[in-house]
Amino acid sequence: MVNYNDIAKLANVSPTTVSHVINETRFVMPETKERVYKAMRELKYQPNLLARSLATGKTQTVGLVISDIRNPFYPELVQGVEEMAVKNDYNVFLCNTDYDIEKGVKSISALIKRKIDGIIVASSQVDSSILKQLTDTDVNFVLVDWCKRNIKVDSLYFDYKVGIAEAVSHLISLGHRDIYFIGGPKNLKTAEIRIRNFIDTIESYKDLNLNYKILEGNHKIDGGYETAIEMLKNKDLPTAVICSNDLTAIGAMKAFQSGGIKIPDDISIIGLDNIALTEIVSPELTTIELERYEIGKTAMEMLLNRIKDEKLPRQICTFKTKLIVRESTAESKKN
Amino acid sequence: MVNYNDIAKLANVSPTTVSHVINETRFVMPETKERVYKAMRELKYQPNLLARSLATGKTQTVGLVISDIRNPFYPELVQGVEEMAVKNDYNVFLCNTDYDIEKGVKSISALIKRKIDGIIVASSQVDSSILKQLTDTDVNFVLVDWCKRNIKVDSLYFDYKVGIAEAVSHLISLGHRDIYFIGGPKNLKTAEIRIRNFIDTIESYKDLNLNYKILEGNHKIDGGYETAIEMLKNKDLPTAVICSNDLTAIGAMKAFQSGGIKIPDDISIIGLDNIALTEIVSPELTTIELERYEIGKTAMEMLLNRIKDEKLPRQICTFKTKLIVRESTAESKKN
DNA sequence: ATGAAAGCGCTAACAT
DNA sequence: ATGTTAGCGCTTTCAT
Repeated sequence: MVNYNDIAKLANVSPTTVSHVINETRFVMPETKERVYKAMRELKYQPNLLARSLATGKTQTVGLVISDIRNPFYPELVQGVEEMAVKNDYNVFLCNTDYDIEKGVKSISALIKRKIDGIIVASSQVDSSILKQLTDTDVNFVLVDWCKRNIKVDSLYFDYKVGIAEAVSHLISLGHRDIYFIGGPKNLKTAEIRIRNFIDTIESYKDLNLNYKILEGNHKIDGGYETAIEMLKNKDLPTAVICSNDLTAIGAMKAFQSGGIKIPDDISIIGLDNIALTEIVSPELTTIELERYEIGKTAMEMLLNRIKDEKLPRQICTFKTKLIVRESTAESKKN
Repeated sequence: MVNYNDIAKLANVSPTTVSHVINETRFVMPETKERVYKAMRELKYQPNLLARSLATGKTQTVGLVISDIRNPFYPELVQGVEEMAVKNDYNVFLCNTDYDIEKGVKSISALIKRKIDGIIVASSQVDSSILKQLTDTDVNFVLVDWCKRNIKVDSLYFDYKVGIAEAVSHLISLGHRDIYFIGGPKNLKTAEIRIRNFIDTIESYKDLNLNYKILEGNHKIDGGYETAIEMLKNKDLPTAVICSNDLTAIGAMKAFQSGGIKIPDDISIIGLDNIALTEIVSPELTTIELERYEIGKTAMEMLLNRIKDEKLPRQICTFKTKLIVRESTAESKKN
């Protein structure tokens, strides 16, 4: 492995000078500079970032903790983080928790030992043990779509409220008065929030006397499917259903269709996430958009700011969500 | 930052001993060991993997180069790599090339400077410049689904031939004699191979006098859609279409359906990749399965073997592909 | 305008 | 059974 000494000898300078020309960190005579460059070229020098990191205490590396890259929620977020990172000469360690807090703790601990400059936690399974681990080690970090807002850490949120309010208002304007909501898994904070927001919105229309119900799903297709089958069995059909995520909505849609129910003629359906799938199913799904690429990009930016200045006041960023009307919603027949 | 010296002082031993108890690399008296452990606990010691790496020349880190995590081909592969890596105490740097060779070269160069122990290249845009870069630096690497088989590097392939042959044979047994193939982007080697395999298979049935044609797609939904629209316009409709990937097939399906063509009654369609989507569209898509999770996992294993023993003879691993029959194929009406 | 030398935290050959 | 010491490749203070 060729190092500063080799270059220095060949260029007839000291290692110090080599360092300075490489980092442009103090004046060096143009001629000496050229000699150094020439030597580097001849030796095909490749800097050793490990050594540099050990000396400077900076690794130009961040960790990104997610639950499961196969979950269609993540790829765009990851892309956003990675692009912004590379643009700033950072590289990113990707860590899957597999929805397992234990694994999350281990990953974070590995990242810390690697002396990464910061961590983006977007695993949505962040609980107090992970939070404690992060704050205990005073590593830089930002939390994505984590729900306890009262905590004093850098964080980014989706404001589900707006999108859900738009969805409900859209349905109401179409004449719907019976609106059910299929929620996500019980232990998922973001799912809890979505339900909360739905209920709050519905209740704000108390003069309309809306009929609503919260049903259980699991944020996967099968969950939506089964819940809808159950509704069919019980003949308990509203005129519209809002789902906690798109997969649930797609599962429900399949179930209804298999039961001979026409969408949107007989029942309107709205999803949440706006994953690519929503434009592929038929009818195309009306859904609430989350800017996942944007939140990833911004999370990385936020982390960079934090790294640059640890004294920065705590940063918060909220992402509006908005309704995308497609084909799965229509006038209520009940009118 | 607490280091070996701090621990050593507190435990009344030398830093060497600290190192040896941490790495279990020579005998240390149980009592001294205990003193060291105690000191570590008291100081909340976190090893610095950077320093260790600099000293040992090993980073327990690998790089994974892909084109675009939003491409549904990748998430499962990435998952496979990551899981196997973590299981072996490695962490992985994820790098997107964004289908840009230039970017690929830069990423690889960054990885090398970080002294990663190896690289998995699965960007399918591997060209000679990248290959040269890899071999020039004698970094450990494996190539995933790269097509030039005559080259002497560790590599993993999908054997598209088998799956495509199954697809053709399936169609023939259903009475189809007019079979078109919608290919992928021109510059993509794996797309080229798929076309080649299709033609070879078709030609092997020369006694049947099959009618076939190769049309152009781009491996995205819109490409399949437009090609199919074109076919509709020209009234040039075969009884069956095989597509170079699932997205193309789904696009084509949409186009046909919008033109009043029933699938599979009027035309049979087969995709390739078996992405999750194929089970969601209706009719569910008959497709050729690629074990993407498996290839990712095995790629990491292969790389680990290479890292363990650089003298190992070159490794190759081929993954069978196989037809999954669903709802988008049926008897040809022409009979 | 350039160099010498100490140090980042760890490993490992060599002593004792 | 444990310690001394010289690196790993780089940065950076202090000299000159």
